[in-house]
Amino acid sequence: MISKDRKNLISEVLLESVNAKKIHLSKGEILFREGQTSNFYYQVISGEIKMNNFNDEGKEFIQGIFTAGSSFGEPPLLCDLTYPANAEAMTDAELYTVEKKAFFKLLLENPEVNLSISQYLAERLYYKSMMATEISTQEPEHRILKLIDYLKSQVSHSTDHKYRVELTRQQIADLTGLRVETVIRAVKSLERKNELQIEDRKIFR
Amino acid sequence: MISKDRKNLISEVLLESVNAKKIHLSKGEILFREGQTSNFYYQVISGEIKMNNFNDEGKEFIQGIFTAGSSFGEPPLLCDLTYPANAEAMTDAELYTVEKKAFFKLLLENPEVNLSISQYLAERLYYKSMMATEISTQEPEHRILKLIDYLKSQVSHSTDHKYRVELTRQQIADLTGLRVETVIRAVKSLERKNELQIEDRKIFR
DNA sequence: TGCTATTTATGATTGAACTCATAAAAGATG
DNA sequence: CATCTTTTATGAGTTCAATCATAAATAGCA
Repeated sequence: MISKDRKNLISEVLLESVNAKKIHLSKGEILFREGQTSNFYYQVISGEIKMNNFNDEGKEFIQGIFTAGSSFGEPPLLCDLTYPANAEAMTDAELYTVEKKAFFKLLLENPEVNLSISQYLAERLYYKSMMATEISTQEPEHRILKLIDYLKSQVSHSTDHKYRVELTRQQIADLTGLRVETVIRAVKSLERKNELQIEDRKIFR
Repeated sequence: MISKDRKNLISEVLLESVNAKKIHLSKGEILFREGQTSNFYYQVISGEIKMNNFNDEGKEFIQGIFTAGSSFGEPPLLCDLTYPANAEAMTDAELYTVEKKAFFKLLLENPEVNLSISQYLAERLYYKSMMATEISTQEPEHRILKLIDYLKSQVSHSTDHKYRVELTRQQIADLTGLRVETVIRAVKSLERKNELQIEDRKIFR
């Protein structure tokens, strides 16, 4: 999932009330790594956090990019598993952190927060279902268009305006399981087919 | 996600109390299709339901297989989106169905149920994160082993017993985004490397 | 305003999984 | 138990994205 900036998943008031701490991450800093145990709820105040994996040959796969208002890394917290991916600050960032115990208490005492979390998990599941299908069955151009359309739908539900893709070709590659060169070539081909526009190297659709 | 039989996600008592209806599906029957709007919560009583997609060339991708006690298709219900995949009965099956409104009411009035749903969604997200990484970055043999190890971990947390894989080569292919022939060849190669055993055509690990 | 790093670009080659074809073995069914 | 279907198996050929190499354009920064 690539989150748009959103209304805080859990309100600041509520977070403060359970003694949430603010932490700062510098660009490039790793918050946690794949395999570690999970003890905190994290919610982004500012900046961008990406969750990613690397395969044996060092190829990156981006699970998601999380921005202001969004949380990440809850699945292992909720299920008592280890992290399935790393979390890295793509920019300087500020986060709220809540201890596991306090987080569960918060969920049980605030049904509407619990529901928001469920809905947010459902959104991410929806995105992953989509990408899994694409990656496993569709060709590069299709995958890229689907990703872009998803990103566009995140920003607005209307389809008639021009959406500017803020990802680099490399990031698109790491989100779709392709290689940079393939993305570059596919994007050019899609431009020729009038499926998207390239202006000033930026992709529009 | 390939669910093991589990404790009912929502208890029968609670389901009955919100006027859940039982329905029966025959093998091969389609409960809903990709793109349809979502109006019900479904929980399996008996049988097996798979959620899948087909690409333009007809290649199948299995999102998950759901058995007794598990629910499926909640993400679009929670997020007000259309179904990202089809649901088909792999065997004759019985399901509970709960109307959307009643389901939300149930969640808000029963914090522990709400938490269970969150945890269950988190589990599935975890599975999908894993498979997404595998499919996009790893080679066939690695993908297959990861899937098998996941299945095994679902059944038991100990690693020292022999686990029998109840999936056909075709199903493994549809879950990992590979082709049957590739799975057959990879499985044989893995047997030669002693990573798994084949007995009576069944895979053990 | 240089200098370095990143991003985009493009051609040539390769290799691994897909495709296609064919068949044996096992399972299901009347 | 004979027949039909499904599953597993295997070889040969093809294809398309990955790989490798190289470079231009832009952005970031001191």
